[in-house]
Amino acid sequence: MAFWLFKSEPDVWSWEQQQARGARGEPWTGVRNHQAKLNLMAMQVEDLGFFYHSQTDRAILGIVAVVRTAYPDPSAPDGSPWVAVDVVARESLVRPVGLAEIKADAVLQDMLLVRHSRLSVSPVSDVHWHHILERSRAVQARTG
DNA sequence: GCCAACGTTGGC
DNA sequence: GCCAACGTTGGC
Repeated sequence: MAFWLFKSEPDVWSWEQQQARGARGEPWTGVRNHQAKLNLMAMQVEDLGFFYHSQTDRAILGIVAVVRTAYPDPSAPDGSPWVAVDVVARESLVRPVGLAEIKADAVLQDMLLVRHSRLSVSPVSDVHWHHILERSRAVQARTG
């Protein structure tokens, strides 16, 4: 099983909306970048992904599961190369893990989220996945 | 709101 | 095939 990160502008499609879809899930449409498309095409059913809010929030809020592998993106013109997958909300993180926190963590420095900030769908290594989950379960960093 | 990074387009 | 111009994205 592989791990991924899905980036969404909260004004366009938010974690709250994704959760509200429940077990019906939602097509992940609108990807118009070839690298991100290759990532979508590599996904298998039951792969898991972080749900990340870009722009104002800049944090990982939850976990989604892939429930349908890549198929032609219904939001793209016929004959175009773009694909969608379907994802369902699995759970919210105990505590959101923010981009600033990720950037400050030596273990997470080489995440594509950090190194290639404009890539909207990216793979996440096992190490990074579990490290972020641990951070989300840990009490917020000491404030002194 | 600004700017840097990046991808795409189009002229040559 | 190169490269400048332009549009988009996303962090700050």
